Amino acid sequence: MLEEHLVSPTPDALTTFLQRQIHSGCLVQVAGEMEVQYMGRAMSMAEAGQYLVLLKGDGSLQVHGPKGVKPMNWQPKTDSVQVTVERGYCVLRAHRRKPDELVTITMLLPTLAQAIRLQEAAFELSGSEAQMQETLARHPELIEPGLTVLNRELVTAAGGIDLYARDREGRFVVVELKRGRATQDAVSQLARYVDAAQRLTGGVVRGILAAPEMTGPARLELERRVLEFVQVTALPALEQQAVQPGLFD
Amino acid sequence: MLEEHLVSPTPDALTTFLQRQIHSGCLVQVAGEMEVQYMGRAMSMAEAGQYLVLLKGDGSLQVHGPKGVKPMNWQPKTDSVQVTVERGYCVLRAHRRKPDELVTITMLLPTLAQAIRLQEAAFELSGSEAQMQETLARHPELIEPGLTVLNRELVTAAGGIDLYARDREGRFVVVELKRGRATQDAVSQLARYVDAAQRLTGGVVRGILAAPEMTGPARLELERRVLEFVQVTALPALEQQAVQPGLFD
DNA sequence: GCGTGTATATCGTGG
DNA sequence: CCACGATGTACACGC
Repeated sequence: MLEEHLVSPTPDALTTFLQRQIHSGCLVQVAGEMEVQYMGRAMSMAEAGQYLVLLKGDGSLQVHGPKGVKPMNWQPKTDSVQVTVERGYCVLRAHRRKPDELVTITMLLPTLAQAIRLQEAAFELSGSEAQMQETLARHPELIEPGLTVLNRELVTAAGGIDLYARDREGRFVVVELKRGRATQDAVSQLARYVDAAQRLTGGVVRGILAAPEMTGPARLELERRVLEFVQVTALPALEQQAVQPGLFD
Repeated sequence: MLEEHLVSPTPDALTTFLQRQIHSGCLVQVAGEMEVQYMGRAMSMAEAGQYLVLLKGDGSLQVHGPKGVKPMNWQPKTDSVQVTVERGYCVLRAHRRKPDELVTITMLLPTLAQAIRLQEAAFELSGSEAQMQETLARHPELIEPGLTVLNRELVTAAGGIDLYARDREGRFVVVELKRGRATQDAVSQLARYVDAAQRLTGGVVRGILAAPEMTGPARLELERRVLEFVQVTALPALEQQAVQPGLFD
């Protein structure tokens, strides 16, 4: 799995290594003192420091500092990655055409370069909004008795309505789901959809925000707009699962 | 800078290594076959695959697969990281209290473990919205002649207004900035602020969306709400800088 | 700790 | 390609 491993390579050796490994499909790493420059949607300059570069097989690039999940610099996709020797340093340029972006890394003092082969396996996530939507579409009574779901992800000019339904009295209902605490933004979003639906149908349309909880200001905004709130949870049985023995032994 | 380096360590050796290095302030890596489980805001399970774990000195954790900038699993902050041997495997548990989250990694076949010392240096970013705001606050004429800025980041019940100003005719103006293409959401946001300002002042308040461009639907929504658009760019001189010689030689 | 908003957001989806 | 919205968003900032 560790395909290649260089310690304190010379600029030439690092350049050759990178040129060889970049298209190998491996995850390629370089650690050491470097300077990183970015130009594109914004611009940034990181002066000489010790960083870790990850270049993945799909062409994505990230430069990590000592802190945080988020890389200091990155490039989600690259159209070309060039490695050259310039002024005695190995220089890596990762370019992306749309949007036009360039990350330039000057390897001042590389101390480590290696290639690792990774392999992804099955990955399952529960508790996403998509899953909530599926559950509620199958069991709309969890929102309100007598509710009938007409559409999921109904596309309108205002955007996609999570659930479009009819209540037991025949009124149309727009449901906006949030998997976490709902904010004012969620209320604005719901209001926009309700407006759009009202313009389309001509009648009165109810708007329901379905979320585990909401912020105080969101509640005020919701009441001001005469919209409704229904409590739903993304992970109904989480509490039970959390007390399963063996987790913190 | 490369503080320690183990190849295909035994579970015991890996456990000892991790327990020692976790509080060293180094960036700690483990690569190899592993199983990753997450429980907290949601739940996830990654079956046995080849992944790369990064544990940084600030307690953040990320598990990378072969593709993408975003880690497959992560933990932005941890309150405790425990490493034990269980059923013959080295098991790492990264726990966070608020929100209550747990990432569990079972190292099935570690092929590489190492500790690297990183050091951050000066980092400068241009073209952020904050910088746009500063520029426009100093040169409000770029938005409109005769504009006087009253507040930056004015906090209201509806949220923070980027720029609050008065036009040459004395009307209040709410300016919402976007550093990229503005969407319907941005228009909703602006509308919410304008509503709030109108309720406060009692008079008519203008709303200006200042961005480099906007989407088609956003434009329609803007017009429907009788709001205005002004073109501003986050990086005014980018084109000139992009054709500087030496970039693609 | 909450609420809010930005981000070079990234990423997937659907038209 | 564009538009839109979710994300276990992360992260910084103000109260």
